[in-house]
Amino acid sequence: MRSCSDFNTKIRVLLIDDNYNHLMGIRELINLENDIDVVAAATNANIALNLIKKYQPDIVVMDMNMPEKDGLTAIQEIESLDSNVKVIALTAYDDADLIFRAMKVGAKSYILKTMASSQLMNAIREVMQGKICLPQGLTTGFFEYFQNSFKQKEKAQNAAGSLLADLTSREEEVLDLLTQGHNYKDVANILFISETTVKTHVNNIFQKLQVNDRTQAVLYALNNGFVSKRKQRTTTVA
Amino acid sequence: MRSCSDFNTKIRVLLIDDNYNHLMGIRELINLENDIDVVAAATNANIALNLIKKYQPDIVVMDMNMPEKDGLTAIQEIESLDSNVKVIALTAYDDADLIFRAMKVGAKSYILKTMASSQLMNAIREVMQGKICLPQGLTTGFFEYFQNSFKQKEKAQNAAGSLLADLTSREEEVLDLLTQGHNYKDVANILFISETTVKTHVNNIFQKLQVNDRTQAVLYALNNGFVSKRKQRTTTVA
DNA sequence: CTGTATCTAAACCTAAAGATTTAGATACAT
DNA sequence: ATGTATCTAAATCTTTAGGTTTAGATACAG
Repeated sequence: MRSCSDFNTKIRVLLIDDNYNHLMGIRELINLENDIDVVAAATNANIALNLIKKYQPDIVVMDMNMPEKDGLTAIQEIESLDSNVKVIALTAYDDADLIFRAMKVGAKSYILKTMASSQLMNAIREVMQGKICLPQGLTTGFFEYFQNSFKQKEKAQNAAGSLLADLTSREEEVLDLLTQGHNYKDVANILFISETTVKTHVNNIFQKLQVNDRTQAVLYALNNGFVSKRKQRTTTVA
Repeated sequence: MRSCSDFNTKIRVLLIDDNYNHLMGIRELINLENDIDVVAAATNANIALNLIKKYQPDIVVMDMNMPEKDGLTAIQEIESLDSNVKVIALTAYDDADLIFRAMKVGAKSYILKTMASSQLMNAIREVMQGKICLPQGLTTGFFEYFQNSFKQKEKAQNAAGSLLADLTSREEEVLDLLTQGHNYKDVANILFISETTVKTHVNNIFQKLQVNDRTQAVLYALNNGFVSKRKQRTTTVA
């Protein structure tokens, strides 16, 4: 363990960029800072993985645009190393989808190559302190993508989910138990009703959902965001 | 439509807070700013919804902690109004889960009541420009929650998903068709094999996944991130 | 108070699903 | 060459699942 009180201690950074010139350029820039040190560099994610194990850097600055192994996969592999290395993604492209996916797999920051180098240095220092941050210019794009992904889900659910609205509360209970993998006998026992009653309910469900069998009904429910009344109550916590 | 070129145009804000004193306090603070105007205020989300329709404010500043209708539901309802109103969440609690859910349903910013009032004014101006932003102090919490939600999914899939690894490629094909709602006859026709062969495969699937019927097998597949080989190829795009 | 919706449940039947055994045809590795 | 895994498929049987009709008991609204 390194002592943080040691004033000689610099932030140990490992660089990954398939372009050797970029690699050297960034290295130069970082080494201008007197509190950050580039301890290793690689033009290839596979080599980098070994270097990470060897040098155990504080931070990995990774180019996302690499031919052999793409940055996203590389980040995932680094994260599954369960070392304490924190990855900062570096790329030329301001793509909300890429940003979203990089943050999703565990990146601690996302910096564009077109940004002032101070942005990167800033990010390195912030991330070193355990923070996760996006530059102001990228947050809106990220959140728009984030919110949109949920909106689309909702739309799909509302569009087709209208059939679910036709179910009575008892039918919802039955369908809920079916989505838990219970057969008719189980459902009858759980709801304290006869098996023939369950069949009646199930047949009504089939007609309302326009499906032919239990499995299709369960699939319809899952694909259209079915949540039974009972569950809704426990989920909707303020 | 208001003209944005009009230099008299102030940012029109609607306030919602169930606590009347807070409401008036925030109103005072905002009215100190000469580019922001509180056009309406309500202590109740339902009243607020009507006021929004009436006054069509640019921005809604909403307290998240309300007794009758909670803030999350209120935001959802405002968003489904498909007006251009932008909601800023305001709360006393620094809770990552709340922040995540507020942003998820469409909040454009999330400010703590404990923060300096300049933070709120700042957020109002940023959001007015179409930006989505979180104060620096909240981003780490948000992203930790965000990344964690994906990690948990993965863990659940890897832990229990091991049984899926035992399936042969043909069994995967059969299971894939079952998860699409096909019955045995369908599967037989699609794969150009006899129905008895399908039954053999299905029985092997049941044993390997330790389930008793088709529906349970499908549920197991869906709950454990089953993706058939064929689908994987089209999904894994760099 | 009467029609409508819902929940219940029976009888009856057909079709599909699930369990089990056996076995031929490949293919692949030791 | 021989064992192992996989895919195929049949026969046979039991158990669910699914379809249809009918009907009693509430409950609730017009």
